[in-house]
Amino acid sequence: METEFGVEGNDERKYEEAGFRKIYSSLSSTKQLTDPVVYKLVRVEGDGRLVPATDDEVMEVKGLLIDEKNKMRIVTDTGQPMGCISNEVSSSGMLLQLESSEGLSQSENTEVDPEKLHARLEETVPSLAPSLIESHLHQSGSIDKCLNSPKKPTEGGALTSTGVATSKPDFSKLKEEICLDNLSIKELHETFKATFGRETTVKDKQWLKRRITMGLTNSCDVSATTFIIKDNKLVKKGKEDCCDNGDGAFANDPPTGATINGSQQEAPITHGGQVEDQVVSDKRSRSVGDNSGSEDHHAEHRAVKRVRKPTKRYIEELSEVESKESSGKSNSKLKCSGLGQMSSKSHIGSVGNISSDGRTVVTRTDSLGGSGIQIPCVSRVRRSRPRKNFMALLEFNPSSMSVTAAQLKKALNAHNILLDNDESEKDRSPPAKFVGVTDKDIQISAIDAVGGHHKVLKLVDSTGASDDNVVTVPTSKGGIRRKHHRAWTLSEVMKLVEGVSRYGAGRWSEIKRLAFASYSYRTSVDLKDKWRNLLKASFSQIPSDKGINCRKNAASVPIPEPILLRVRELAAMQCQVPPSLNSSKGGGSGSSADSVHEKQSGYL
DNA sequence: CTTAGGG
DNA sequence: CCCTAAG
Repeated sequence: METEFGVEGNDERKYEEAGFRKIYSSLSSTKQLTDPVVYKLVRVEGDGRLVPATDDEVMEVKGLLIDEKNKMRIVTDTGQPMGCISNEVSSSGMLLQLESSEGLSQSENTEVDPEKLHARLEETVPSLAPSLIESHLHQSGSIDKCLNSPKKPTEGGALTSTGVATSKPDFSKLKEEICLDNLSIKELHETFKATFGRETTVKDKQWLKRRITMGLTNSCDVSATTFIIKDNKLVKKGKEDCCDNGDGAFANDPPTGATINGSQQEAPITHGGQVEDQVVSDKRSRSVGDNSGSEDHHAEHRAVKRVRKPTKRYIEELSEVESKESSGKSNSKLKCSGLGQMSSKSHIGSVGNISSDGRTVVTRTDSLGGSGIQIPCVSRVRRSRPRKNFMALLEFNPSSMSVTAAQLKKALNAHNILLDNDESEKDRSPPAKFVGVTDKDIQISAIDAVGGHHKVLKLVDSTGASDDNVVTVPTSKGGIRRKHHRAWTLSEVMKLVEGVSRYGAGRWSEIKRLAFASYSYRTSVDLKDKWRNLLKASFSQIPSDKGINCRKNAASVPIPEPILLRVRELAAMQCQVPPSLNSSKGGGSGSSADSVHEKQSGYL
């Protein structure tokens, strides 16, 4: 069957999330240079094998793409049995869509403000463009003109190649090369802390760098798939296997998104090279992510893992679930947290709070390391109001309602469980058929590592969100108050900024829902407050330091200059510039650009 | 319930 | 962060 897929960065992700991958079908021998690139859809087995997708599966993946177009509605369960594979081979012709998109072209024609354009590229391309492309594809059926339409050499080039020729410090740079290579362990630790908001004791530079990169890029499979370790250096390889980028709506790596298509095909199939295939499959098979940087990170390099007893920390984190808005239309995802780092002593004590915290302990069985271990599962009770749609959930998936994870697991057993890293987004259509318990109340993680057909287990990068032992303290008025402030991590800030740029300052609930769904804490008010602070910060220390690049004096996790710059810019765009010193940058960036997708200037 | 602002 | 007033 011939199927046309819009091939774009976002789509890649979807495939991955759904446990598929598209590979370059070099086998179609008759291929001409002029032919559209043909891809084959394959399903990724738990052990890394690639199995040709069945027609049904192709259809389903296609459905995912369409879904995206419909502005990510939540698909809960389509009851699709991925477990069984038929031998049918269906190759789907996929058309390679280069970086040009309708949206972009338009903006190029009308307004060419390099700065704006650049900024917009970062947000617009990943999320907006794909839908345009897709709809285009699906509607017209012919995409010749898309393919052939020449790209503007100048703008296009600058835009798609990691911020070349851009004067303004850009995010991609920040994300990809914070000079990790040059940092000392100590500095790496600081960066780590800045990024994830927690300490680490890991001394492995490589690991630290990877972790940080993962955090900053919001992708969890960095080392295994997108990086090559060469001469002790991390070399970005393209986001081929990027299982997820944390921002959901904002896929924030346009630079690679456009160009990866050409190079990605080889990776999945044969690649004896530097790709750590073994590590990849290894990671995928293990149900437990190594997560937050525990001392056992070396396990990543072990071929054979020892069976570990779950630690308390692990149990707790395991039980964490992220949830979307309780508004119901949420897909649930499992959060798989691994052995947390035990370094921060502060959390250990909190275990004792379990009972007083309103938590309950249940147990579940997990095939950790092949031996069925009973693992207690903690379910937290939301401190705020009780859920409303509880019953709805019951009806929806009665079997998962049971509190015991064992049961839950049983219910889910036949389904695909897709583990997300917590930086993950919310609005993509749920690839996994996992349904059900998805709220802040009942937080259960089920890990399905049953041998055989388990799917793409993602290494969870619990960094950043795992310890939400929100210590609350009763106030005089009977209210409760968060005890210690959860430090905003860099990635959170970045998300916030992204969110503001996309939805505009003021749409806090939107931003919260779309970009921060993973974080049950961080209310929209929090976002707003943080933004307020960011504004303040960004406008206060303009002249001081310019070259913050390689955070040398990064004592207290300062916000990187690029971000501040961005904040400033956005503020200017949205007339949020503090009246005091707005003359500094009122000029270029102004009102022209906000007409595109930021037309709500009068929001104040 | 979501925003905006003040505390 | 919290609280509250306003839509």
